[in-house]
Amino acid sequence: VDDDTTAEQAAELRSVGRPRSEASRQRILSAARELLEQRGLRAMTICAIAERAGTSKVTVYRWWSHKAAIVLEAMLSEVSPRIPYRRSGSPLESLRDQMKSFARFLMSRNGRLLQSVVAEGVLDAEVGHAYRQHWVKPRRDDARSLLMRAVEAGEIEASVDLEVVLDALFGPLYYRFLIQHARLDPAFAEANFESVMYGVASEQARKRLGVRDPASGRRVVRKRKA
Amino acid sequence: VDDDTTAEQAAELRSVGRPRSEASRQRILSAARELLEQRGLRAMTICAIAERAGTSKVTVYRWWSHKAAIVLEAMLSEVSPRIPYRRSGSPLESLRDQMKSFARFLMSRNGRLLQSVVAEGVLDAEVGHAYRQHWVKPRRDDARSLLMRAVEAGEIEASVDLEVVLDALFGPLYYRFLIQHARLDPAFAEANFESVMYGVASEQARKRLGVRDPASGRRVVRKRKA
Amino acid sequence: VDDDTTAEQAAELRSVGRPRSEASRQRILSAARELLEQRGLRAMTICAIAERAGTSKVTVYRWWSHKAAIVLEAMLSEVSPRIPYRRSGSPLESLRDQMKSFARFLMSRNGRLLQSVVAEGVLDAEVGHAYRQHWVKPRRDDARSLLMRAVEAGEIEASVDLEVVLDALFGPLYYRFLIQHARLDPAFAEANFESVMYGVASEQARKRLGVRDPASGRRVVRKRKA
Amino acid sequence: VDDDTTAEQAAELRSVGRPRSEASRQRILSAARELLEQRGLRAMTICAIAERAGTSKVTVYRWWSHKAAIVLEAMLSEVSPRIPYRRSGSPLESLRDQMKSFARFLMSRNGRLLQSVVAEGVLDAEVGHAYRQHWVKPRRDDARSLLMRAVEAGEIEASVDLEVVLDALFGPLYYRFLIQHARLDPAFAEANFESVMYGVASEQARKRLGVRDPASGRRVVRKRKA
DNA sequence: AGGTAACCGAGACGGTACGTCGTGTCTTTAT
DNA sequence: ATAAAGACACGACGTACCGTCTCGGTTACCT
Repeated sequence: VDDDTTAEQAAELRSVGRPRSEASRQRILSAARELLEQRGLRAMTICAIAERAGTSKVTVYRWWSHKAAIVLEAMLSEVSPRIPYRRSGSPLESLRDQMKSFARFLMSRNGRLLQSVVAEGVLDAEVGHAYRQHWVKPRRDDARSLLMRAVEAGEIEASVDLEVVLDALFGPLYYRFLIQHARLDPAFAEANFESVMYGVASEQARKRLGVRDPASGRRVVRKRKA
Repeated sequence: VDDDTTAEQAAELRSVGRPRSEASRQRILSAARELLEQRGLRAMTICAIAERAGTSKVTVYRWWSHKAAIVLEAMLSEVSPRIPYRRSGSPLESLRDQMKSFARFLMSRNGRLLQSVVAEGVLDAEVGHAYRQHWVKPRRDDARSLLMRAVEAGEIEASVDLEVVLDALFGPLYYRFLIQHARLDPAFAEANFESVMYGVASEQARKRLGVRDPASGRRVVRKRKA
Repeated sequence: VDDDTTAEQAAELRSVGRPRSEASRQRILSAARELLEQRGLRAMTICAIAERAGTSKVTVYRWWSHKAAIVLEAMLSEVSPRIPYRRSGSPLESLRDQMKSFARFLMSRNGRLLQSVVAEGVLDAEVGHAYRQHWVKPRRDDARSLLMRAVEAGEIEASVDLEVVLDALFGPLYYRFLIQHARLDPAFAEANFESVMYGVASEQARKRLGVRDPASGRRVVRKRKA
Repeated sequence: VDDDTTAEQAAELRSVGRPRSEASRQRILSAARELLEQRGLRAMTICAIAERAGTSKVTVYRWWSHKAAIVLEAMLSEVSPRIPYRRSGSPLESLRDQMKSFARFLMSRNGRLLQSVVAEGVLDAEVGHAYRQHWVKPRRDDARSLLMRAVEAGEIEASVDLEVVLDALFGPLYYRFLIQHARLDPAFAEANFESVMYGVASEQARKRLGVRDPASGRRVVRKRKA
């Protein structure tokens, strides 16, 4: 949540005095995770976290100003900052993999953490800024760089507005994730990826990806004109 | 928020005794709206609402069980149940209009109400169910029926999975709306609509809509094969 | 603790809204008394009082701003505001009785309450003012009016500074009560009363009282000159 | 506050390791004094003392177990252990001087320290014992030895209970000091002294002292019988 | 015209969680 | 060994809001 500068300064200053207990920090994060999973954000009170972690409330407040900050860190510390996906193959193949991996993450127990953070972020601007910075942006940056490599490789035309593509890729996943009107799974992520690619990727690339025509469901050997 | 049955029963029971004060109801809804707009959801406590409305807390509780129920009703009572859009022209033109209109709504002061409701809905299943029922579903139903008319008109192939299309249409809007990583406006709604249509609508329909090729930005006179 | 004016106003205003629970008030005062007696002022926390009384902390705070205010009221409500003493006989006999009665009170379980209030009063001016007003002053007023009746009766010369006499009467009792360097009992109260009277009362009055000469211990048949 | 044994042991142990910082000790005592005078006992927390003294809390705890112990030492270290008074002249003249001097002390800025100690002593038996030992007793011992010399000199009859006299001398001063219902000053101390002496001292001694009859205010050339 | 039943405002009540403060202990580096 | 810095567990503080409750009073329908 803090700037990196602050973190470094803290590390420097921390040489004097009793050092921060890493054990406490871990126990707090675990306790927060457990409470959230088992009993929801409502039950995840600072009191309860401290009690379960066997620490004092003050220790919690010393290191996190917001409840959401704890959840954010709990999420990020476990989900290594980058969601893993195969980078082998073409950039677009990697991208498809990222999308599926992302959907899988949203479905995981850590997804529930994210849900809470987003909800909190709507209410509190600072929290919102924090997770956009530490969660949303890295994901988009990953995807954007893949798209740019695809542009370089001629698989996507240079004139395409990549931001719109990114929204088209992520948006429907977040939509189902937050509104919960329909099931979110890797299959949906793939379907969405393909339908986006159908409009954006070159025919060659689509063939290589095996992208189906959203209408016919046929593999894109399809001759549109004919 | 409640079932219709309850409402009817209430109407029946309400025949005897002092009738509910419509004035109070309106003042409560207004107070909730004002507090939310001016000072955020955090400040929109039942206490504060009752105080500002000049009613007692009990009067609030008598008619709404959840804080979010008030907000939902405040939103729905002002926004006429259906967001208006031109229905003249082809179904897809109407759909484009709906999308832009929808984006405009999300940007409006009532959008902020929706934001709060969604946030609350993430934390509370009952609230979630309520706004999916009273807000999300009607919107999707509207759009779906337009899509089906387009299918009948041969503008979209029958085999297309309309649910995926609906998610592709709404998802990116909700995404920007909730995550707030980028500006949401009617222009974006239109861009997204076009990029979805590019993959889904028949060439003829695209031409009629004046849908640009997402890549070239050229109007879709575009010769795919060439 | 408050002015009488406020109390009357409150009684008037209290007509609207749910009336204060007298039961809670009594349970709080009892709880405070019990805690103080059993475990001392240190353990008499607002938390503990509320818990033992089966009320909420807020209810405590609603009616008493200071911890000492509770103790003061607990003390005053039980010890009827005036310490009883025989008023029969001469004013000075009554005064002697008052002194003994006062010492007996200081030794009682309510004396312990007073001790706490005084201690608190040293730290907090408002508390100090409260118990001077509601406890110290009434006692002195009682004693003063007796002394004045004695003056009228010619048992004390009119030129005597009654305030100094009052301090001489009460001072040593408070001294032992607060400093606890020696045992405080009615016998000491009587001894002190007599030694004060020896200097102040007329020979006749001393005889009537049976006041001993502080030196010889003989009854005051004693001929000073001889 | 501690026994002398401990002090000696400490002196012995102190031969090894870094010696105790006398500077820290003084700064702590000063800080305590300042806080108490400037912002009251409530603000005189161990935290605040350590901060103002520029020491760590541990250093404070190492040398004083109670907060009141600091105050006691602060008081005693400044007020030379014995309150000075003229010893020239007769024992009773010295005693009168001691009383006035004592009142002057209670009025001084160190008096405020004593007030806090006494208040604390009411709540905490150990503190009470400490100041009785180190403050109250020495004062009383001083006064008692003067009284005994007066007895030897025939100025007070041997049968008089000196403890009662001591309480009559000190009691009213402490009374005004702690209850603060009236102004405490050397004049009051003198008035009280005289009224006590009137009952206790021989006529000759009273004449020498110039003790006024409490009633008439006349110097004690006064003929009682007449 | 009264009865009656549900309404309304005010505000006290028992709870739960909040975030802060002070206490006394512990753990580090430095002297 | 002592010192400064400061983290730590503990527990009380006083406040905020929750949802419920009891008051005195107010409609407006229904005998």
